[in-house]
Amino acid sequence: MRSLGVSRAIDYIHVASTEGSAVPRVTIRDVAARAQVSTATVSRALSGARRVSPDVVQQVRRAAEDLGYSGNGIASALRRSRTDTVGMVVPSIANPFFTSLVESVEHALQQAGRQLFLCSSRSDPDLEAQRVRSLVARQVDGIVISPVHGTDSTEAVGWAAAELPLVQVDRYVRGVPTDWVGVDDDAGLGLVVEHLAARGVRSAAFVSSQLTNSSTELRLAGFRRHTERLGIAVGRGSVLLGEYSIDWGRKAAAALLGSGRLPDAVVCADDLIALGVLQTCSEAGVAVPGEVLVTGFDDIPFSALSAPPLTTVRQPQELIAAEAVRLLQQALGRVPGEPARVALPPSLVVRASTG
Amino acid sequence: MRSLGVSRAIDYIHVASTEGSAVPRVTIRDVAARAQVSTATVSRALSGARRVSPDVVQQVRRAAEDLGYSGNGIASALRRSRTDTVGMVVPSIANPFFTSLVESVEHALQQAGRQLFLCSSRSDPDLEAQRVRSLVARQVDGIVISPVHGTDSTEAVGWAAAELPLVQVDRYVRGVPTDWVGVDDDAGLGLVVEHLAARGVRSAAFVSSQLTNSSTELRLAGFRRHTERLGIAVGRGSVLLGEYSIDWGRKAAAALLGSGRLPDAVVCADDLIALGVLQTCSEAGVAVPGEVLVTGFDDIPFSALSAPPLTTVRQPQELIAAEAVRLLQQALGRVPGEPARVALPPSLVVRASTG
DNA sequence: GTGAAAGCGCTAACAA
DNA sequence: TTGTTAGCGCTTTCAC
Repeated sequence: MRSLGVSRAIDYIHVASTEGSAVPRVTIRDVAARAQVSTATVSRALSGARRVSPDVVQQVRRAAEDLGYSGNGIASALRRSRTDTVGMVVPSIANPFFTSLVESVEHALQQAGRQLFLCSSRSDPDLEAQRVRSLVARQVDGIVISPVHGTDSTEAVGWAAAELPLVQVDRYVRGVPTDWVGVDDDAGLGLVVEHLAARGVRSAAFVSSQLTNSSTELRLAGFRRHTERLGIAVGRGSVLLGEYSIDWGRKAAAALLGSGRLPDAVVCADDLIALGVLQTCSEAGVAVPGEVLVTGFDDIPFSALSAPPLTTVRQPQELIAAEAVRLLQQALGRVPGEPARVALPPSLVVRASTG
Repeated sequence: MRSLGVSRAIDYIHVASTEGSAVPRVTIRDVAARAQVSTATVSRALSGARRVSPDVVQQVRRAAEDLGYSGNGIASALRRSRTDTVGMVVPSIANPFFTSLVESVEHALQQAGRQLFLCSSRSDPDLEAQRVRSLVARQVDGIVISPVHGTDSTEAVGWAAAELPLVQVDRYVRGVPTDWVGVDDDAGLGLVVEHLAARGVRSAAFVSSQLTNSSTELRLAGFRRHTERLGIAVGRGSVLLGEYSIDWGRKAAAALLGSGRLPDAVVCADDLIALGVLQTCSEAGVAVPGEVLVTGFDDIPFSALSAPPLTTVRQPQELIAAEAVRLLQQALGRVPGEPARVALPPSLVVRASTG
């Protein structure tokens, strides 16, 4: 070996010149030439189709290894007209609920030998439509989507569903007959409200996002139905609609505190909002659960860490993900039947924020 | 219109039979035929190459619209040998730090007209290698990776870097001369330790993950260097290494509390660990910051919401992401120069956990 | 400014 | 079991 300095310099130049797309990649023809067989045989040997003799498989494997052949998935996809890839579009990847949904979906897909192409729509229907178009153009085999908006997302979802198998998760748009998997929102609010009633709550407020998507609508409807059923008062101005964020939770809580008439409980449509509410209460010196009870929805990991820890509704995301992937695979198979609508049962996680 | 029932049934069957890959997609030839031009002209008209007369562009656009043409990105990618897609591999998408890094990278890429293909390696070098191979096979134009392991990830990263432009973010592997962008870990620990010293801290413990990656190593080194420099004692058994998780933070705190010799401060290598430490302290009735000060690293959104809110080091993720994308674009351009190593300065966010 | 034709790298018929 | 051949849908010379 030369002196260290020179040697490293040479190494470096070598690596550098290998970068970029300047160097043509090794193709199946190179492998075929080296293994002295046809490209078809290489393809078969490498893809594991059994109609190749063991010797030849060995030969081909060696040749591929020697050459550092890694295949061209694009060419393969074009020829087979499938990408073994599923696209997923969620409103936000900053929201831990969607994060774990994504992780679960990715996991389920992996076991089915597929990859996930993840997009965030950033809660913007236009961006969402763009993402969906892009996924379709990229020939993903199917799409899993949690649509941003109950009506503004309809066009994109409908169009995509006509192009390829599509499953909606968590939220859904109306008027497009696709599969859907999510949680039973009404049941979730039933659990919360019953729990609060048992704690002696006589009045409650509801903090949620604008009624722009199905989950939000269903949760508000559930809140109204169950509070009425159990005789819990919901005063005027006690339903506050903003967005799914910590910040909105803070603002809404400030509004409630400022109004002077604090209800016995504040029911939040998701954990982020609830965490914001808790924070504002804490800053304002309002004791939780002493003066007011607070509940969330989703059971994100951080809801166990707040002060006080948050009582919330746990969504079975793993089940939701598994079911979504199952439905997608089924749709990828053949003739679709009736669209499935699967509402999975939630469970209540009681923590200190309700005493 | 027929009776509602029948009509809807027919609609439904229609939609159903459109699903799946049964119906052949409309191709550029269909558009060409309808617009009465050649496929070449359609391609040029739609891609916006100016060498097409306005009339023809109109014609083609109309035809494409009428037919619902959406192009085949796979075929295009094969022909152009570029996908306008960048792959990103992170150890976890459940960790909010990576989540916001991903969001920032996606945002920066979008502005550059590229899409992000996101993979999680789940902190598993084997899975990581698999993801990297898969991305290369899919012909992404470049890769942004935060490698799981300082040495176990070297092979995959080195191989990929030889195939295409690659930028490491946050963490890096040794021995592979690629671009890297991250935070200045030593400076971050300097900020923390100086702050603690100013608060009168005389002894400290450090809770981190195993020393399997660069960040972890650099943070521990920084902790040792700055505590020594400022005369803060680090007792035997005061450096606890596990993993980046809330759960490990809880266990480590329990160990520290159980040992009977609680230091003045517990410095954590990330916010998740710190949140776990806070939780255990709270459960054990140990006052923070009364009896012990606690600090984190990353400034994830939830670090402001814990009890007490967490003093931590803010990473400039947006800058990191922007710089990573800039470097990648540069590498995609042409001849790479020396690999860049960009350590961006962190800042200290002081909250109640340090008084 | 537009068309004809040649592939990108791979796989699936079809032959042998 | 293996090779030959014909494209997948698109873009891009190269002519005109």
